Amino acid sequence: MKLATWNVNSIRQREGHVARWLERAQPDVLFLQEIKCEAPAFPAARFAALGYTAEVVGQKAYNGVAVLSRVPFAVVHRALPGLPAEDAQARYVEVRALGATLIGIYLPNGNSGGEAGYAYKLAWMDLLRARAAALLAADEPLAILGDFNVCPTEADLSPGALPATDALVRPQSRAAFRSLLWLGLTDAVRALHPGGPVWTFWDYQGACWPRDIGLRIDHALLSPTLAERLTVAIPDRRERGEDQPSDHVPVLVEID
DNA sequence: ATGACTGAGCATCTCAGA
Repeated sequence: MKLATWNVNSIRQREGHVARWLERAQPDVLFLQEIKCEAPAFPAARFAALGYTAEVVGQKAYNGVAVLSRVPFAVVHRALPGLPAEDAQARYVEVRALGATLIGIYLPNGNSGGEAGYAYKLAWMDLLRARAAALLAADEPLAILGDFNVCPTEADLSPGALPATDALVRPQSRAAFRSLLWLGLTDAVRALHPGGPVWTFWDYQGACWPRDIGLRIDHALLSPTLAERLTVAIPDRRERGEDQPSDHVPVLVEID
């Protein structure tokens, strides 16, 4: 099975990039983040023509996630279980496909809205941990893919790319990420690339791409039975060099 | 000294991203 995640920074700006990448990479399931539109504006027909069915959890202007699948799937949740019903931020989609539960997330950045904004990030991560724990307790094969907005360790950002106070690297963010790993989940990219930089994001500012100043914040976490069959886990750097790119690249995972 | 991101929206600035 081939699974992927990509923060596209507006699907309307990146429709052609995604269509081209689907044809080249041929994932079974692709999770998208920051689509930045509501469902009616999502270019579903373009992807349907390539054999992909879309489920869109949209929101005007900000956030927004979707899943594109060329295999049959059932939608299980369109919001993170445990969040209050009045929370309208579109950041979560959970489906069942290929004999597993597959979750796509756009985890809150946590740098806006002051300490309340950061507390929201941590609360969201704790609910994600609870959801993953429940699925693992039921022996459900599980993959969580998306933009986690966390650099798990100091090896996951270029030196000096972010201040120590940034929400992506604060100790509590990293502790919450580790608590996901402690459930028994495997960080797929790190498992296959234990040393050195494996960036998934390069800021538009400051010539970060030509200088290769990046972050690793887009991740795929796998439950044990999926992790033991992992063969490929790699960000596709080529996409960052295309015209009008997203600031994130797709991350592709293959499981035998 | 020079030049310094991108996208959306009740838009020509503000917010958010990371």
